[in-house]
Amino acid sequence: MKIATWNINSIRIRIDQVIRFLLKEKIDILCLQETKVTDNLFPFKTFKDNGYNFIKVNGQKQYNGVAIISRLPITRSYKKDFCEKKEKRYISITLENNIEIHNFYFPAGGIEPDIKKNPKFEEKLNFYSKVTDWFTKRNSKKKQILVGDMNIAPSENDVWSHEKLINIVSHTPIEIKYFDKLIKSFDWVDAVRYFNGDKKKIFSWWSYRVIEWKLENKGRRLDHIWVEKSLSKKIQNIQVLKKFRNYSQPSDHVPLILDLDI
DNA sequence: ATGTCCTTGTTACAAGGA
Repeated sequence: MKIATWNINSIRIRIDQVIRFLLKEKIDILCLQETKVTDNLFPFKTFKDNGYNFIKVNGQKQYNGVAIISRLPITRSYKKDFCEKKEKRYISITLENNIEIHNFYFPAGGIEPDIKKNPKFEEKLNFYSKVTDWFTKRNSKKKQILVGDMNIAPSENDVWSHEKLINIVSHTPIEIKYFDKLIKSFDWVDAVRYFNGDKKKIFSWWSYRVIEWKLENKGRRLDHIWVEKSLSKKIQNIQVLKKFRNYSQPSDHVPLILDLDI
């Protein structure tokens, strides 16, 4: 079973790229973030015409928005507004094999890493706390997978320069503390690191502002795939498809694929 | 460090977010 996650930065502008990706990589389930579209305008038909008949969306105008596109039947889906700010940042599904997939778009957090000066940074930490509390209290019998744009690059090899980014939102010590609390809130395994080890640099996002993004390679690993520990031995492959950053009109994030032996 | 890209509102750009 192949599960992918991709911050698409507008589904409508990149729908052709997404369809090509789904068919070429034979994806079963795709979790999208930053769809930037209300549910009534979501391109359901294009996905259905290509064999993806099961779609769950939680979108809004202009900002945020998440969706799950599936070739396999969905038995249940669930949305939650963790910070009660009417922001569409989460949707989950359950499959017939009783696997539950959580799709998140965590807040970016603004520029200034100071909760007193920057309400967006406060919201980001708050959102992490709310999700942590939720998983701590939750008692589900389903097999769990969590994916999405978490907007935090937790370790040194998740950023191009640990020293230069230590005070930059996405890699600050306080954020990493919240990230660690969340991963400890349940039996989570960071599947990308589990599969690749800790030593190599892995990035999933390169800023649009760096024109020579490939040459400079100033990337960060903001997109994540976590699996419940009991699923970790079922991981057959993990891919971070850097080539998608090279195509014309790219998203600033590339897709990640988890291949599970299920 | 703020060079780009995307959306919206209003009608060729500016604002806001990332």
